[in-house]
Amino acid sequence: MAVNNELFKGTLQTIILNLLSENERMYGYEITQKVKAITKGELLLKEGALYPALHKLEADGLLDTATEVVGNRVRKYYSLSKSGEKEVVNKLQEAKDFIAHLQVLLNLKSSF
Amino acid sequence: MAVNNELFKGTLQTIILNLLSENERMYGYEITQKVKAITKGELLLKEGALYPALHKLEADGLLDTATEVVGNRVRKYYSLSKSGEKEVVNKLQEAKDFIAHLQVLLNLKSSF
DNA sequence: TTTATATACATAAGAAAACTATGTATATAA
DNA sequence: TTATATACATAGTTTTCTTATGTATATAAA
Repeated sequence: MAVNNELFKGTLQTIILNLLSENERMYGYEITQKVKAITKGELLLKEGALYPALHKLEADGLLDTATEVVGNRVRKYYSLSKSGEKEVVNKLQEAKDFIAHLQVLLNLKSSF
Repeated sequence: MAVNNELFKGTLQTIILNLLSENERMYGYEITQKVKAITKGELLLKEGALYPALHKLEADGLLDTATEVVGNRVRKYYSLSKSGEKEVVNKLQEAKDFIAHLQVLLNLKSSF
């Protein structure tokens, strides 16, 4: 998933859900480009990680899908379901707690 | 590893190395208790995660060990090797970058 | 014109990390 | 004597991600 970083394991679902909470709907390739842009190319979301993650979120009922043909190419748009909208709140809180704990464990609190 | 959190995957080595960078030497059980104390019981480091991680760090030459008998019980003390002292600096920088990226990706920047 | 790159999806095989469960052993508190 | 705490270890399983591969269209470069 990352250029040289093991740390993002487990954060992918939260990242996807959060992007969809602020973008209404997105398709897979768009998500990879968005992540790349936000992190200035430092975090490269691989298809092998993204698509299975999207399929799992859909299977879990957190995402709705709509397939469209744009310029002869198929796009599969994803958006948050009702469940997804609730879950993203939990996931973001967990991420905040995680970061707080990690900052304490690694003595990084002083940098803020 | 965590009470209800998948997110710490990949951070264990960094946590161990950082604890040893500020404690001279520690043994396994002591590390589990320290993590528990720092996170107020919210992050429980399991033996099944800790001991293999310690063995790997030792095998990679990042940790030195010294076995001692304390009150009829065997303790295996771990300390940073020269390599470990260098590596902990890298790992901490990676963790800082990781947190920064994650805060941007999840729109958490505003909380600081 | 053919080749590379970008767009857009998908999945199979493998590796890495952690979890669950189990095992050994001593010490102490209930 | 039973449970809990201390102290180590590992086998089997699951989850997650990476690598590699496959299909297909569009466009820019050589």
